[in-house]
Amino acid sequence: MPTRDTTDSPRRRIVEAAVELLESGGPDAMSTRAVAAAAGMQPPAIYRLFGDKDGLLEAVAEHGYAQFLESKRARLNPAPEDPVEELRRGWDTVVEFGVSRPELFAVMSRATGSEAGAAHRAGLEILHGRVRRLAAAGWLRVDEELAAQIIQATGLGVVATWHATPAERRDPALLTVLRESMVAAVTRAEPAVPAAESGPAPAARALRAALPDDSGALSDAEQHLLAEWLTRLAGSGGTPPA
Amino acid sequence: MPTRDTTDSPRRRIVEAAVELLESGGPDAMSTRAVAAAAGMQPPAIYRLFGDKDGLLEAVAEHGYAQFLESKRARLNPAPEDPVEELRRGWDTVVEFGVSRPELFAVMSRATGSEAGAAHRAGLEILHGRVRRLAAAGWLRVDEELAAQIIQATGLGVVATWHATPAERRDPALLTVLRESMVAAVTRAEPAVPAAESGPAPAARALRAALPDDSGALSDAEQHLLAEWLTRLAGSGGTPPA
DNA sequence: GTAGGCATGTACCGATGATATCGGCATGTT
DNA sequence: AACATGCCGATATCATCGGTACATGCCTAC
Repeated sequence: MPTRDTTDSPRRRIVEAAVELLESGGPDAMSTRAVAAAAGMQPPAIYRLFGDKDGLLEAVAEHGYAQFLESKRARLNPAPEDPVEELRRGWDTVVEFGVSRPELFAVMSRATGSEAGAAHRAGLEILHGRVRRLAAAGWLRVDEELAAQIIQATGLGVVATWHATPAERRDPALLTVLRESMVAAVTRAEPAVPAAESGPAPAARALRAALPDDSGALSDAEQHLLAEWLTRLAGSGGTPPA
Repeated sequence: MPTRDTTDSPRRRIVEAAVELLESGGPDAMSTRAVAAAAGMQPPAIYRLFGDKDGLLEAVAEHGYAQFLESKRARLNPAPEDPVEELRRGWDTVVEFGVSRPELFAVMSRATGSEAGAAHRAGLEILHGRVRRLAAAGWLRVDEELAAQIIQATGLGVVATWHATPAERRDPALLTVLRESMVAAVTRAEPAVPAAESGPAPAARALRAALPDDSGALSDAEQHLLAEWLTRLAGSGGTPPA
């Protein structure tokens, strides 16, 4: 086994030193030399291991996601009762993480846009997973993708605003207000699909029932075929997911 | 008159060159030397005029606020009818500015937190002014300060999320949904989202989420086409009219 | 005419991100 | 057992960055 995270692999040492410097002295303090020195290595080691400073930042972000997932698991351990409450808890966890660890959160958020960013991929993955579960239970009032973006936007915004506000004017109510606002924007008052059942069958029944005579989105032929499929799905009996 | 903005004062030349470089090549392209060269001056001139690179950034932010106010005045010229609509328009203007000029917006947002930042002060000033007018008309459902922070958070969040989303997944509905959500959180009007959404859209979303990879009831091709239709149906609802 | 600011221009400093190059050490082969 | 190979660490170095000291010049004041 060549390079594995055996608690003191060079990679891990460097990343942890980088996080330490980042959170103690801001982004400027996380220079390649300082990181290398703090990890007891030479500057080129960083480039050999991470290729680039952006590579280091990505590794730092990934480390942050790992720590976040750990804290989340510890906090959400009791049980995710209903999906909406799970959404609240998840959002709170993210925001709390962003509030308590500003620099790391900033790095994690920055790695997003342009290219790959395996770390941020993982973050979005869990978010979309949560949204998907919400959708499966019939709670979503908007598209899945849009719901995920709403959650992301409110979280990002509240954290950024929190840190941009001069400490003495910070109001914890901001967090709860925006959370509830986000829940209201994403979820419906009641699930569109009965909670008791799961799988495609009940959703298919609900959709078939809700299908108007002429939805603008589909042609007559499409609509007809869709209705037929829905009938098949509705009768096929739900395959409950794991 | 010592140093006034006489359309080609050194200050203005430098700031405009800085903005140009910032928006064309990202923050890294805005080096002191590049700015000085682009403005036809020597590097030390920047430090004489702005004292610091942060000084330059602040001046850039102030320039951005000036341009923003200009565009705002042009856009809000018709008339601010009622305060809530004024809030919508103002928020839209900010978000539109942030969407269309990412780098400049980032610089303007960054200058916030810690110390003075005359530029950002001005920005907060107009925001608080709008909120105050809202409060005076009796529309606020929360504290003025909290309202301002809600507005700020939603705006910041939506802009950040917009730019963090891979272009092809961007959904303009995000802007309107979050705007209405913010209006609902800030004002005591009726639930600004028109109606508890009904019809096929939510059911379609639920079904799409619940659709297994391989339901025995449909063939692969059918399943694929069904997913496409469901996406169309899922997106057909929810966007409030302009 | 001369002396004193004051802005400009040159040269420079330390630090940064990034790389080339060298030496050692383990490994794997013959 | 001797040799070759490839990987890991260390030193030295490069170009550029933000920032500054110093000298030069010009205009003004006496």
